[in-house]
Amino acid sequence: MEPRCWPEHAPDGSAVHVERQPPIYPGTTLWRHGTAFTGLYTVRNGCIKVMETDETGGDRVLSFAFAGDMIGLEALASGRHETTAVALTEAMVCFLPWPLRAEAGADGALPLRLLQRASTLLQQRSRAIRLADPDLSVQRFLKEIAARIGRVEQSGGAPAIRLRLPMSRMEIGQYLGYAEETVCRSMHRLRRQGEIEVSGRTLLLKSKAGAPRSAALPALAAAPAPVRARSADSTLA
Amino acid sequence: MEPRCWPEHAPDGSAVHVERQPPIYPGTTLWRHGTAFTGLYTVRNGCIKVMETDETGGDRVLSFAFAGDMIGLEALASGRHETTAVALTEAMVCFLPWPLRAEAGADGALPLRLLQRASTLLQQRSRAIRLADPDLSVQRFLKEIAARIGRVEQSGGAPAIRLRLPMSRMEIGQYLGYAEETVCRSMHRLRRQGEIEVSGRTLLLKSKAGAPRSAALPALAAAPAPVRARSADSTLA
DNA sequence: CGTTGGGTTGAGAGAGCTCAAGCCTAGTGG
DNA sequence: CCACTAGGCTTGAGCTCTCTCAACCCAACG
Repeated sequence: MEPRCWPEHAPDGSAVHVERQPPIYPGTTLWRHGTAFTGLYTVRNGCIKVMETDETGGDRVLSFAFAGDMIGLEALASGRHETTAVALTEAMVCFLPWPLRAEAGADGALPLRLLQRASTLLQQRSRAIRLADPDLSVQRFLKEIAARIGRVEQSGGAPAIRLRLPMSRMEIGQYLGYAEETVCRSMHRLRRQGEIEVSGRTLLLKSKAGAPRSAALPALAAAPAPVRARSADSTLA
Repeated sequence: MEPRCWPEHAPDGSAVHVERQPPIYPGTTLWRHGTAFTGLYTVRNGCIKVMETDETGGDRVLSFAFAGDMIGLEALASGRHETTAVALTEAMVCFLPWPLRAEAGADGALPLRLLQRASTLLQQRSRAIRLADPDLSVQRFLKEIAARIGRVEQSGGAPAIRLRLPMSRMEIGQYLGYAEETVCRSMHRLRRQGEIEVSGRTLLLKSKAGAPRSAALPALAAAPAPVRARSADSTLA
């Protein structure tokens, strides 16, 4: 749970102007495809789905946003939303009107913090891509969700993570690029391999040999230095 | 060609401190997976490939960056690169050291402009996903590239776009999520349908009635903030 | 207690992947 | 200037895997 809209407290005490919104319910639309961009949202709690409607009518899910996440940034540049955002659970969000007003810290540290969040967004988005093996995709997906909303408990002496998925199998498929049935079968396989326990949308991730960070980070020493040779500093407008 | 590192002129005349880098050549690495994040790059001209090495050794291409694009933002939040950036052509880039120094406009309009670019990045990234039909994916990909580096010419009375691809078929496949051979066959099909003419990496996109599947998605692929008319937005709609 | 929507499972067909071989272009060295 | 070579590109033949279609189960809810 995020008590505030901006958990990172401004060290300089600058105020950030945000609008706290009343709670919203499953199915509530934050914005719709084609509407004008009016500002950024942050999620205080709950889960918001951001999706894109394909020209053929098929939906693709671009992201599931949880507490602390910022959404809506894609539309800032063009000024118009190409996506639709819908609440999957009861949720609370904050709204940051755009453009930033001076009293909102437009020239303070706020833009830098927003940039930091943008970086995180990009990083997440990179990982949403469908892998060669659907089982791996689904497993990685579940682990990321678990890291966000899971609770650690003890399961037979080993630590495990329990969570309740806010989204349907279909939506997972739309996010990962697989059919609903393929997601089902993948979860079934993971269950038989002892990786997870499933009961509807409630699941338990066992920590088995699940996160095989095998190769670690080698190959650093041998790497030739980046190009930053004699760089001519210049000051541009 | 982008004459400057920051094409959007600062209206307030604030200076931006960037380091202009010497030209780099095909195969040059800007940064490597596992190295520390030191700052953002912008591409002045040429093409830079940003890729992620899969745990199984298979590479995935996250983006192809052309003149005006900003790269490296994914690593800002964590401080460490999870990707590798390699030049596909001769190229020139600018380097913006991080954290921003005061004289670099850290508290000016610069962070806001960076945010604007981050928005564009996210928008692009959303579109990199593999569609149901490889032919559509490849066609859309080619059109986006054409909008960036293509030249409009006349081909039998109709306007067309000529371009030379900086990347191989394999890399296109790694970007779209298809095998190299599938990309080949898709391009072959597009050629037979009269959508394109192919000669190695040089191709000609005819503006047939190929694109407008439905009314749909206007201004989608159009250029971000920088004013760059040249591109044939109409064919991208 | 019936209904509804999500979830699961099965069978079949089509699509893309893999493996493999040949072609062709661009870059190299004589 | 030209032959040569290497790597990219193309094309073909199976095979595997996912998608589609369909039926059924189940839990939540009125």
